[in-house]
Amino acid sequence: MASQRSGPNLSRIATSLGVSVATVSNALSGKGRVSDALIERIRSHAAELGYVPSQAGRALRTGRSGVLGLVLPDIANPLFPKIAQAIESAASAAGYGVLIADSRGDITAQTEAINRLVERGVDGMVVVPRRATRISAASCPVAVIDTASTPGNTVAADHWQGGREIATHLAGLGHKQILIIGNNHESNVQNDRAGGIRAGLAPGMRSETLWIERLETETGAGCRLGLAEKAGQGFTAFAALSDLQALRALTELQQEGISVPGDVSVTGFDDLIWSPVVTPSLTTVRMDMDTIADIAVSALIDRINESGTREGVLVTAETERVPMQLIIRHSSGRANPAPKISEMENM
Amino acid sequence: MASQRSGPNLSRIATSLGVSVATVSNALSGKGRVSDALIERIRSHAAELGYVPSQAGRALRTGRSGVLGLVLPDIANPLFPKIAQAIESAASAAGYGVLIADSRGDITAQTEAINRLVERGVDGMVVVPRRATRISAASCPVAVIDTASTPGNTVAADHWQGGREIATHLAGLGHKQILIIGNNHESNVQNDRAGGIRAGLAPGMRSETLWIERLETETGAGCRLGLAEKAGQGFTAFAALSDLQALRALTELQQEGISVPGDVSVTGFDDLIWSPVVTPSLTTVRMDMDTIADIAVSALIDRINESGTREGVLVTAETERVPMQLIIRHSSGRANPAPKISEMENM
DNA sequence: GTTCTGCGCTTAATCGTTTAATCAACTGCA
DNA sequence: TGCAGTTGATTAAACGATTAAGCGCAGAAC
Repeated sequence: MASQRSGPNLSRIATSLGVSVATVSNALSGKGRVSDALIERIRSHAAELGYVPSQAGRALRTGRSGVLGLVLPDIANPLFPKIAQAIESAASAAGYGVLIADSRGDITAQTEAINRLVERGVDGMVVVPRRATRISAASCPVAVIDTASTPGNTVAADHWQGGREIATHLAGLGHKQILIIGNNHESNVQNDRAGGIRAGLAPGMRSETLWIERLETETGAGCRLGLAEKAGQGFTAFAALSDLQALRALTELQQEGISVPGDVSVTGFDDLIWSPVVTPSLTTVRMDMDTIADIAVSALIDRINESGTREGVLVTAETERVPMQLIIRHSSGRANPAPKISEMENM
Repeated sequence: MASQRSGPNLSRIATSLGVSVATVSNALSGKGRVSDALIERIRSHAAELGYVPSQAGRALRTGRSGVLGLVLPDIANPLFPKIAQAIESAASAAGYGVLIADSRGDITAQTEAINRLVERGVDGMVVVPRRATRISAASCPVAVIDTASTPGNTVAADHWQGGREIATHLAGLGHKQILIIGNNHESNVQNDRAGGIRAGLAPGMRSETLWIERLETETGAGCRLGLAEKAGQGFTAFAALSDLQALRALTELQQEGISVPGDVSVTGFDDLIWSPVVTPSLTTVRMDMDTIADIAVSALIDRINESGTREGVLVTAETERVPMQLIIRHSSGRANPAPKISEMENM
């Protein structure tokens, strides 16, 4: 029943070469004292046999599983692929595997997901928390990726600065009235982005903020955002706090016959997969996920290596904010000095 | 250095209760012969201490890691979240963890990713192959999720039937000329979908197929698809083989002043996250990922349980094709009998 | 000549779990 | 009373790796 592991193990190599398992272990790990000649013999023989060390045996002995957990707020989030990809890549470069856990549902689900990972013996975990939740430290090192204003945050994109990039870009194009379009006003990330935009406005500019989720609880999911009316009121730029909302804004405006970027400009955040291929392609701001993942993973691994006691701790990193990069495409253009006449008539 | 596992283990429970570890193990697993009273005492004491079994110890002894691998062709694929979510959910319901591996890059990367998983000792793996690649069986059971026409496929959505759903829907709306818009003509999935559409056309209807990747190698990435011209030629429906291409088509048409669904209809595949929120919302066809994941995972686990020898095999399932569901939204409507005059003038 | 040191390898313990084998005590039955 | 069968527990041997400690033997130090 219980499966024999197919491959060779240390003792098989040892007996086949007439040495002890300890020597083989030392030769392969380079730790103890073994003569160079023997090291060479052992290594080549191991390679020949296609030896792969048993993670189970190693984990049992060392107390390290060589696996990191990744807890994601909502796997269905379109940003998730990039995060997972970056974390997996960083972890695997450091010799770690990545176990995923989906915390869809409420905060309880998030805690359960964390527990599942702990039970599986992960050495540490990266958590992208549900909006505005605080991670109560699990019994292993935890790195949090959210935004600077989240308590316990380890590293994240500088969402605030990203917002400023958008604001100065729009200011430079001559826009005076900006409509910020967000999804949920409880999201730390979205709040930071909105704050950055407001902080980056030049004198004489003003902004207003529209929270979609709030609107939808009144009007129903998938409702119109009423952007044409906003355009009629003089808003010439629509700065969405995520590309998903930017896409929603863009298509609604186009449907109502308002030209982008001719009449109004639309910008987003995150450079999601569709941003370059829609017409007009989206001006947006991109997080450097690879860098963020590298920082999070190496902070985690540092902590794992130094802490013998396996206590649960929120790890910290030197650089907490990674700059975002503005990507100018075709959905943003010069502010149209006079609102379209047809729009005025509609009012 | 080597960390003491924080929690209690079997022997701690055993000594604390004055029984042997074997008895504790039996009591918790319900396997050996232990008196009901003692079982109760042991279980409650274990719960009280917050005992969690060491996966490493168990894995070493049983030869099973309790972990499945998930290999994805391109994590950045927008469909990925749903797949990962469904697999994770199915696996975790069956008591398994999920280790991810990204095979971004070429087929070599895919093989490397598979090897990494094997080295980590996964009991089996789910592979969503890169387009048109064949999985050379790894040294553990493998379930393949792609499409029925892929050799070795275990289970997948019935892409062909999904295509027929689209075709009959469009036929019912009176469309006669359908432009099928795909990305890559080497993708088995896209070919099956396109085949289904063609097979579902009513007499008197005709279709043509546009492969974006082929067009882009000539004209450059992000180029216009020239859909307005196609509309001028009499195409009234644009059936994209994925929502990403549908979105691209939709926005290009809107930008050119062609009304959707007034002038032409647009449909997609996969019901990706933006489909319900763009304007007009996308008519599309949805895969039942939860069912697919359940089938794949349970086929995998069945094979793991029955095979003692841990050989690498492509597992098979009873139901190979899971029906797709047509979701009618607002991007598809009655065929416009007369093409728009302005369009005709443009020709 | 004796003690010390370093080298190269082996011995043996250990991580936590599972499970086959064993054993003592008790039951039922002739 | 003696024997077989059952019950409820223990003993002990794995699984595969790591690693501290030990051991014999050389050459150096005194």
